[in-house]
Amino acid sequence: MRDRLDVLKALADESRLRALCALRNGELCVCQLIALLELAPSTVSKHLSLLRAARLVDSRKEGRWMYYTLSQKFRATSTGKILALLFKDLDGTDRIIADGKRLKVICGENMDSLCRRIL
Amino acid sequence: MRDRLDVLKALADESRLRALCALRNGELCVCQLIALLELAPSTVSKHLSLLRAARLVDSRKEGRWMYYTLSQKFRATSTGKILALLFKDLDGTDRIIADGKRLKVICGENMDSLCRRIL
DNA sequence: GCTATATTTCGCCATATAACGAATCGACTA
DNA sequence: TAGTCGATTCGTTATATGGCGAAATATAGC
Repeated sequence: MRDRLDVLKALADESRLRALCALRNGELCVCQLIALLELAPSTVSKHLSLLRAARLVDSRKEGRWMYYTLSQKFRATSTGKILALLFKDLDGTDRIIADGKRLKVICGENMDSLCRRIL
Repeated sequence: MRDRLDVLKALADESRLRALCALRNGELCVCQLIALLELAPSTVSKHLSLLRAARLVDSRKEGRWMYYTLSQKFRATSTGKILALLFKDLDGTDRIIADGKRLKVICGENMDSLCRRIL
């Protein structure tokens, strides 16, 4: 029960839903998520650790950058199916559509200059 | 987005999940849910209005008693599918199994005497 | 109409959560 | 080695949430 609740609580926040949706297209660096969500670095970092604690994302360090991805472990589980349904549903919302467009721009930008600009 | 978040927030609480699971077998009176959850009447009532605000349950008044049911409207929607998956998952948890057993006893009891005992 | 009773609403308290900035950590680079 | 820079942790603050009891509401039965 506790672990299911952790997942549900992790999903019950707009910023974290936006981050998860953004990660559908592949891994993202923390600074890219900061740019997308327009929140303080510490806030975004906290959201991401919470998502990791719920085992929804994995992270990988490459040099100075930390990359987050959707966790693969839950793919086959009911959590995976629930997330797939949820994502499909959220895809139709204004916020996620807008995020998708902005994400394209953010990912097109050089990461060094992105960091310089936002941090 | 807002309505999806309302549903997810409604699901992110153990007492409300237990109430929803209990309602799978059919409608229940508030006093039966109070007996199951072992919380103050006002607390249970608040949880139920929150679930209704998220359109997850419907209510029907019969005399002094108020009956709650799982809402039928979302059955065909993605919310319905998500809930079906979630329920199937939760069915395996100790808490929900224990609740199922206790619910049998509670529903076997005469409602007047139940109310006299717990209120 | 009065009373009893099931439920809800209200007011309050304690805790949880989301946000920030400052300080810290860790890894590249000059 | 010192400095820089991305990310995290820590400490604080404001708000949200879950819990309760008391008061209000609504309905049945006398």
